[in-house]
Formats: sequence, structure tokens, C-alpha cells
Amino acid sequence: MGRVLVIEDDERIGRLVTRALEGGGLLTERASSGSAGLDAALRRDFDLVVLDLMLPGLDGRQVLDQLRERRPEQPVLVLSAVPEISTRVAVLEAGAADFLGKPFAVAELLARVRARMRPAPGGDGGRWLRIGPVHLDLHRRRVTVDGVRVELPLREFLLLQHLMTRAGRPCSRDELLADVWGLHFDPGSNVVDVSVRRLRGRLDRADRIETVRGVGYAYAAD
Amino acid sequence: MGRVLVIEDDERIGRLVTRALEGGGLLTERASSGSAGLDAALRRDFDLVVLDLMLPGLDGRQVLDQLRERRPEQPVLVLSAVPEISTRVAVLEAGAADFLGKPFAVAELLARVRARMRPAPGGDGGRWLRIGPVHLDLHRRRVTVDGVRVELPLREFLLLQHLMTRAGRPCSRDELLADVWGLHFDPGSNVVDVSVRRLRGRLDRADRIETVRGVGYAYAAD
DNA sequence: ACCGTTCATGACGAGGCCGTCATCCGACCG
DNA sequence: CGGTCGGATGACGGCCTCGTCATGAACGGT
Repeated sequence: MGRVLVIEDDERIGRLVTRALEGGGLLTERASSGSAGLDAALRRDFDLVVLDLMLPGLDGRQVLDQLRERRPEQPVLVLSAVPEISTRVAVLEAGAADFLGKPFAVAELLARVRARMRPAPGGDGGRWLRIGPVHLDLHRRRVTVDGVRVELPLREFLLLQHLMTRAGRPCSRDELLADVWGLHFDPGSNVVDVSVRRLRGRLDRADRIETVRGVGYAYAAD
Repeated sequence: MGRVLVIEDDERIGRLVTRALEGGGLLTERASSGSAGLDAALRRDFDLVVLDLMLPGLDGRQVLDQLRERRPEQPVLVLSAVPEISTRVAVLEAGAADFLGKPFAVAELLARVRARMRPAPGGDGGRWLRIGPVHLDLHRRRVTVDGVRVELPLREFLLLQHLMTRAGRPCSRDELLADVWGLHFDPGSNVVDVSVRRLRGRLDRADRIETVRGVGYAYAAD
């Protein structure tokens, strides 16, 4: 479950925000001043920090700068009543992951928070793929089944990757042709079927590819 | 340098956006319809897609859905004149990385685009490798030189990856044999040399592999 | 300038990848 | 139970990959 730190001095808005986030299934923590917030952010791990710009004592901008300095990988979503474009730009350039002006709709805040907490596109959100005994390393293009290495040719690896990332959902031949083969038209042959067969053969007993009649193939979800 | 695809049918806004992004040091490409944009996004690699919601033919929302379906890791920033909060929320929940309402300030757009292209917070673990014009995608095992795809066989890709991650440092043949070939002994042949040659040939003018006499090879640091 | 060492280069060929096709089989329907 | 359609299977072959070797070129020390 995601953990969010809310740094906001205004009691009313603070409540509003934490309520909204908790309603969205997130764990929240609250800090009412810049220094307390910075402290909490440095001491513990949060998936996201929601930071108000106008704060007593240590200013929100200073908190952001400190955070970027001492924990550059920490994503921060900045809230602010300041409407100027220059402020937004400055905050984003300073490293904030997102900016939302006040007044804001809680639904939009929640949606933006969620967007920021999604598995990072290039990050390790994609390096490893594991379902049951089958384990893919996307970087090294390696497969192990029950810890034993299995050599897969390129096409079969891409095919397996596509199916596993969409486990439980059937994938049409067209979809596979487009993503695995890069073909945006039907080559008029059963390449997909043949490749699936070869892949099945190589996975042997670990094979979890199901054929969905009239549609395509699906990897059995966990 | 970052590569951005702008999908926008309005000629004026399209110009405005691409100009702004190029002014910010980004490479842009333009598509004037949903289907053309989707096509380009699927066929080539972009660091970010800027997508207008209102498009002729294939709607922006459909483009987003297709993209999420077929290339879930592709970050998308949605532009829209629709002011409703529900639209923003729906778009973000549908997987867009960001949302910016029209009319917008080009400065803010540029700042948001940059924010989305920053290395992913979770430590992107090295999905992308880029030195000068040569760009590796470790997940997709793809190489582009000046944005143009170059097909590399497995061995040559691994070799290039090893050298680029250690750019500026010479790598001995033993080291390469161990990491790229998995051989912990000398096979008594010049496999490494031959593979380097082939790789050089394929990189052509972009080749930055230097031979370090008596040691091995090194990729020229940036 | 000479010569040994190191690297570059071109050619060869076994093996594997992968697209195609023809045929077989099993599922679903009447 | 027979027909039809979609998928499974086995075989074939072109092409690419990649390890090997022989030879030529470049370097560096004396």
C-alpha cells in the first residue's frame, strides 16, 4: 500500500487531503510545519510527499530544495494557492514531480497522487517479471524456471514477456503481431501459433499459456 | 536528448508546442491525427507523448487507451480544452502521466514535459543508456543512433551494453568474455575482436569504441 | 629500420532462428 | 453423428548469427 506524507499547516485543508487519500486506499502521515515535514521525509520512506508551498517557519520552497538535495529520488507533489505561472515553472524545474493549484478538487488530487505512485515507467517496475516459477529478467533477457536457466530465442522471449505482463487477459493475434513482431497487418500465416508452440515446448512443464478459442492466447494469472 | 511525440490536429497549437519543446532542447515529432499518432508511438520510441484529447477520426481518449494497452510503459501527457474535473480524473486514472488544461502557458508545458522526462524516481535501474547519439533500451533490447533504429544481434548488443555502462574505462578481453559470453576461461580465439569489429561496422559513423592496446577495448566517455 | 607482438579484416561453415506451408486433430454446432 | 472451423503439429528451408581461422596491417621497443 502507498505511503504519503502531507505537509500542510492549514488544519482544514490538511484533513481534507488526508481523508481523500485514505479514502483512496493510501496510508497518510501529516506534518503541520515545514521543519517537521522535512524531518519526517528524511527519516522515513514515503512513496510521495504532498507539500504546501505556504508554510510557517521553514518555507515550502526551502523544504523542496532541501529534499532534492538530501533525497533527490523522493517524488514531491506541490500544492499552492499562488497562481502565477512562474511559480509553477520554478517549482517543477526545482524538481517537483507535479504541481496542483488551490483551490483544487480532491478527486483530481487523488488522481494525480495515484499517477505519481504508479510503478515508474523505466524503473524496476519493469525489470523483473515473475509469475509462479517463471522468472524474467528484462534487462539481461534471461529466463529461469524454478531457478534453472532456460535459453529463449528473441521472438519467444518477447512473446512470453508480452503475455506475462498481461497475465490473465487474452491477447489477440493482431495485438501480438503488432507488439512482438512489429507488424501492423496480418501476414497471412500462423507465425504466432507456431511461436507459441515453440515457446510452450521450451517452457515444458512450467507452461501456463492458455489458448482462448477464437481470440488468441493468454498467460494464466497467478 | 529527449524525444517527444506531439499528437495535435490544430496546426497553430501544434506549431506552438513543438517550437516550445525544441526551444527547450528536445527533439520533437508531430502527428496530426489520432491514428497517425498512435502508429508513430507504437512503431518508434519516444520518451514522452503529448496528446491532445480532441482529435479527428481516432479520438485522443482512444489513442490513450490503445497506448496503455499495447505499450503500458509509455508516458503520456494529455492536453485538453475540456475543463471538467471528471475528465481530468478519468484521463489520469486511465494511465496518463499528466494533464494540462487549455489554454496553457508554454513555459508550464515545457516544465511539465521536463518533469515527466526526468529519470524515474525509483532509481530507474538503468533501463535507458545514452551516450551522445547512441541510445540503448535495455528492456526492449533496442538501439537507436540519432533516433534511427539499428538492429543489433544479441552478442553485439550485450557487448555494447557492457562497454557503454563502463564508458571511459578500458575493459579487458577476459572481462568481456566473462560478462558477455559467460566464459571464465580463454577460448583461445579472437571472438571478442571479431565481435567488436562487427559492432563497429554496424554503428558506422557513431562508433566510439577505442582499442586499448595490450588491454582490450573502451567506449569513449561523453 | 627491423622484428615481434597485437590488432584488423575477410572468409568459411555449423547451427539456430524463424517464417511458411500442408496436414492432422479436437472443439463446437446442428 | 458428421461437418466445419480454428488450432496444433511436423517438416522444410532461407537467412542470420557467431565462433573459428588465416592472413594482412599497425604499433612499439630496440
